[in-house]
Amino acid sequence: MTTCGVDLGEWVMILPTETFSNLPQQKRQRVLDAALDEFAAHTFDNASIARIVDGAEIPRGSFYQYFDDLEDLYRYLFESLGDRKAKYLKEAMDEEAGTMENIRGMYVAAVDFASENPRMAALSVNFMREKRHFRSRIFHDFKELSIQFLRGILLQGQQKGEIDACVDVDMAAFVLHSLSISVMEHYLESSEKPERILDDQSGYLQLIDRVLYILENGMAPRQSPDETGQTPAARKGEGHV
Amino acid sequence: MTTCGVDLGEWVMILPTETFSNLPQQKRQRVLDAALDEFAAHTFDNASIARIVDGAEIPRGSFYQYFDDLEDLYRYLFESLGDRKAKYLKEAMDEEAGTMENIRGMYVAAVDFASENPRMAALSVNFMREKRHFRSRIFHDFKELSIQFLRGILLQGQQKGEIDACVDVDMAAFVLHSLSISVMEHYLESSEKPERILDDQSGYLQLIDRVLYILENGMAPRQSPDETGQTPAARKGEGHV
Amino acid sequence: MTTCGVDLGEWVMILPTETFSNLPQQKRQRVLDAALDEFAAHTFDNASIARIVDGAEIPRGSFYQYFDDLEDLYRYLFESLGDRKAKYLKEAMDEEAGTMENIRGMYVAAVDFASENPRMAALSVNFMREKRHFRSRIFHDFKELSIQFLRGILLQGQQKGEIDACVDVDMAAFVLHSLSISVMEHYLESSEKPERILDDQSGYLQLIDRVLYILENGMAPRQSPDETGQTPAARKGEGHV
Amino acid sequence: MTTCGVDLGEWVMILPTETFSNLPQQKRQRVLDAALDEFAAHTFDNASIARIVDGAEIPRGSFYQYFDDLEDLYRYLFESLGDRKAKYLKEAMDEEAGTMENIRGMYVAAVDFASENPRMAALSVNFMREKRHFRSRIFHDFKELSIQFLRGILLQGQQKGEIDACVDVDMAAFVLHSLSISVMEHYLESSEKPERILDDQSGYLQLIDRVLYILENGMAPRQSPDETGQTPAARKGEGHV
DNA sequence: CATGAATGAGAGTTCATTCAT
DNA sequence: GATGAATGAACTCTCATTCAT
Repeated sequence: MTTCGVDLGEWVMILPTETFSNLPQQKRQRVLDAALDEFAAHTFDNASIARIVDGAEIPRGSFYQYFDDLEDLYRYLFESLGDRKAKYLKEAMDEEAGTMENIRGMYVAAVDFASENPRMAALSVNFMREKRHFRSRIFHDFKELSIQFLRGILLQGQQKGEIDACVDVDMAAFVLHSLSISVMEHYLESSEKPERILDDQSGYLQLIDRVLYILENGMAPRQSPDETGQTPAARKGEGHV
Repeated sequence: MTTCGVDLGEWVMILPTETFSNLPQQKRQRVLDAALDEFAAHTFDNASIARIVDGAEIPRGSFYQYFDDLEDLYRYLFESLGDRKAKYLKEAMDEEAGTMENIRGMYVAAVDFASENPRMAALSVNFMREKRHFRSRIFHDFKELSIQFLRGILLQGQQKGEIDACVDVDMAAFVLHSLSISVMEHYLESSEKPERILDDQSGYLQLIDRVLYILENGMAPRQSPDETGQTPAARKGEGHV
Repeated sequence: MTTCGVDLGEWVMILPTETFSNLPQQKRQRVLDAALDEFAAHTFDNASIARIVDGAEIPRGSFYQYFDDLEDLYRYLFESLGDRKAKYLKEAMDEEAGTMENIRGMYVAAVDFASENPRMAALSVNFMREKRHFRSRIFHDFKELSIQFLRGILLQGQQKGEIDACVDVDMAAFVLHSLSISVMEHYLESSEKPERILDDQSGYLQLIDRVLYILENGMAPRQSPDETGQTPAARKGEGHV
Repeated sequence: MTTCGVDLGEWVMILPTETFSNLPQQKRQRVLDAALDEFAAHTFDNASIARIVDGAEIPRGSFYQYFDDLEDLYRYLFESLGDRKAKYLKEAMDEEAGTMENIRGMYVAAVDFASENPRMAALSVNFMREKRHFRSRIFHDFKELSIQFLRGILLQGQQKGEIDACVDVDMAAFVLHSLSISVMEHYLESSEKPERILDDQSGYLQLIDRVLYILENGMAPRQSPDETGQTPAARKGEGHV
């Protein structure tokens, strides 16, 4: 879920050149398809314009009439990614549901999204692998945005008493974000052949539930909850250099 | 922590060519330094032999007398990484300490390692960004190994009653592994200028403690622990397709 | 003669890339000229793309837009060679002429061809110097094809009573093929400066006639033909291990 | 036979550097072995010093202390080739035998030599593939020498009445030389695996006999020998341009 | 605007030869 | 004399970008 900005207010809309907009739908799609193939398979630095124009079967020169450069095209795809992802997240969020239910909903939505748009999911995972500089150029503090969104949900949860008051919401948001990326990464890696993704999906619902069980209840024995709000480990480790 | 094989028995020692071994220490260091710079800054596919020989100030042809190819050099660096990391982990593990304390110790050791060997830490983070194929070529299921190691600790913890019996140890190991990578990634990214890393380190001990607090106690309110072993979210989500 | 497939039905047409086809005639010729120079002077393994692009005065990168690789270009030239050679052979063959006349016609055609296309002749001689593997990759059993063609002519000759029944046609075809290569090789070597080739041509007609006289009549004294169908040498040598 | 100078009077003895002569026999042999491997498999231009020093397991620098350059080594090997070949030829020549018998003896000796020294035979075949310039640098008109030797035998044959007076001895020598090369080439090519050569050798005796039968008796029908000393083909072709 | 050829910088790699120890 | 590291020229091939039609 977290791989796309949900708060579209901060999203700077990227428009392709007019030339590209005026392209017949079919041709435009061919270009976007080829680009998605490329960015799903390679990080930005390793992406090749040559392969894209070959895949899209457009002349080499046309590329530079449609886009200023490769980053331009990347931006455009990234925007589509955001749009599509937003729909999944909207459906996943339920005002009346509990906080953990909503979080679970978002994790599930992320896997749903990945199974139905495997290349876009791969793109979003690859995005996370980009260098910091590139990431912030493409989408200023995209990661931060995602974390902020989760943070909001968690804060609400604390107010509703559904999230323990001792939990550091910043950290929790960071944890939720990081794990959602890891889960999707694992999901994509475990499926060499994209067609099989759907079959394994139910397995992933279990995986999500087990991960969330840990996040919800912790790993410490339930019988003797520690009330201090500090881990025993932390206490012991206080003297660490 | 998790970025290096801890079970060194499975480690296949990589020796550089004799030519490289016989090099004067100073020159050898210059080469390794340049290579470390390169692999800390770029993934393997984006690394450039040209930059390395420039950085090391050796003739183009010498590179191929020292190493068969770039992967050869990468392997050699990766080995050094493993050796160094192992020391940190050995010191972090304490047989008599509690499970969570040991886990915390590993997280702390990872940040310690990163602060003292920032380029090696960057290399290990970049390693995780490599494609699956490359990763397993370099170190067969390195990720899996790391997870198995954590799994062992967690299983012991369950036997000692320090980890809740309801916790799925496989998932927990996956969660711990993923988060340790994320923490180190965050740590490295937050320091554009490596010198500052040490300053921020104390902040990172807090970060680790807060993350581990969540993992230990969960996010649900402590007063009303759910006894069913299943999250409310999961219960609600059972009907999901 | 024998250096080109005469049965053009088996010839697989090699087309250059469209890019190359669309080139202005003059430029295309410059490239082919430079390539022909190269392959006339060097075997395939020793040919250098660098020299070709220098000779053709095209940019380094253009070569790879015209051809996939050096072998691609070689194939293309080889095809032209076949086409041109075929014309000479067609003219040389005369249905109504005697077998030996036709064979002589082919030898003469080969020298004619070489004198008018010395670089192509050199290419075809160089082709015979290539390693077996390369030769069959370029033209599957080209040598065999040439020999089979000669064998056909000889068999017809035997049926017409123009070739002695005792002659082993397979051997004779092999002999004719080998000598035609040798003659052309000698012809090309004897002319360091191509301009002189035409001058020496009449000398070569004599040479051919003298060679064919031997092949036609043998070296044994005509007065006492051996009727046994076995050479005295062979008889004496029967005891050889 | 023809691949080596038999008249050793014209042979300019090539001595290796003293350094090489003083080498322990075993090491010297290793170098020559590796070089023979190389030149049997590659023409001079394609031979690689790197492979030779690797094969001989001598230091890179030593090569240049043993030989001025690669050509120096080639010369040395070529001399050994001549020495060995000479022995075979000496045994093959029989003062009292007939001319054709002696010629057959030489052909057989060549195949014998090739079967027992396949790498040297390959070297001698490769030598014939070298460019003219290189060949004459190594052994001034080696081909010519071989042809002259055959010419001498044929002249004697004519004097003894064993070779038809109409035969042009120069041409006949050329024909015999060329075919002996072709036969050995065919012999070496037909044996991918050198061990099998001996098995096929008897087949090659037949091949030689059949080739020599043609050369001895000609291809024209024996019943109606043409007495004019000119081929019908040549007569008809007189008008050729 | 569409097209696709032109271009040259730069990558990896090999190699013969020199040279210091 | 033996050794093996140093060196840089030369090679093939890729590619993003420009430009003329």
